[in-house]
Amino acid sequence: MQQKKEIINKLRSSNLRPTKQRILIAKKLFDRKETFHFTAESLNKTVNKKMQKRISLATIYNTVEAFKKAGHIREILTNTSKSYYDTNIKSHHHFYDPDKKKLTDIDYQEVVLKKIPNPPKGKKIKDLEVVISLQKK
Amino acid sequence: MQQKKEIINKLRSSNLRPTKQRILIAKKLFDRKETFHFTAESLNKTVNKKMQKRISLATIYNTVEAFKKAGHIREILTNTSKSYYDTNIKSHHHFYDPDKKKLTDIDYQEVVLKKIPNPPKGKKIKDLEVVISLQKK
DNA sequence: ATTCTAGTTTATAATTATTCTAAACTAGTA
DNA sequence: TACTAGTTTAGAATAATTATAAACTAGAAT
Ligand SMILES: [Mn+2]
Ligand SMILES: [Mn+2]
Ligand SMILES: [Zn+2]
Ligand SMILES: [Zn+2]
Repeated sequence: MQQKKEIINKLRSSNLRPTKQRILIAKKLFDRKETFHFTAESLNKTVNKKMQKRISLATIYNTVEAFKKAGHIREILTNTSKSYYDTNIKSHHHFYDPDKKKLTDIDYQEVVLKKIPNPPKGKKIKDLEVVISLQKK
Repeated sequence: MQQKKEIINKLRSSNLRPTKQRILIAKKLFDRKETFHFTAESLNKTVNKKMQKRISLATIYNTVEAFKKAGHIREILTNTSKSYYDTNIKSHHHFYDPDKKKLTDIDYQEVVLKKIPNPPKGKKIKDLEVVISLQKK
């Protein structure tokens, strides 16, 4: 949960001008109790639901990309054609339900990794994601 | 490594008619020592390299989908816009190098999972994938 | 061998998600 | 108030994939 001032600070600290559009999008993303998962399409709907002035889809994409680069959201692996994002930027993992097309969080400590192979020379690990796909029982 | 008869049997046992195209594609995929990762695009190139008669891209896509449904290949999670497939169908995990756009196998036993949350009611686990993204050191 | 037909291949069009373009707009500073 | 770099926007372009429907063929039946 974040108030307008905090949101503006968050934008400023990432070298993003606090425009009307970014503030509105940031509110929808960050001014709430629980983190959640979204796509560009779902965010576009959320943001433009019964709004007098709409935000263009290009701006939705631009802003999602900017927030991702700034580390305010992260992209989640799925096998779907569209990109999924997460307002939970703490390291954690996911169930993916292909029927509902929904991600669910799994706490980081639920997954323990034994030794993993060394990354190739000159490379280090940026990120480790576990995705558990579900199916009907 | 599989010979032509084995390949035909593999196709037949999956209710796939052993057509010229499927046999040729199956040879490229399965008649080799090591498993490998590919995309529709890379497979299309491989299959149609200096070939007198080409196989259409539609058939590449159709066949990849058919082989996936039959369980002869599996799709791997990545954050790229194109789908990646694996001729290694044993349970295992991956490094992903976004610079080279290359997947590398990690043996299944390199990753150990502590208790994981129960899947939602009516759902069971279809698959668990670990993807480790790399970056320049 | 010839005929038949369901399954398959193919060229091409359509779709979908995303990115690009470049003109209009605006936040923030001078 | 004027300026400008950054931002937004509508719409075009791109890229991967899927759909369409006509031509072809594997394999069974005759
Ligand atoms: Mn994805
Ligand atoms: Mn993918
Ligand atoms: Zn999450
Ligand atoms: Zn693999």
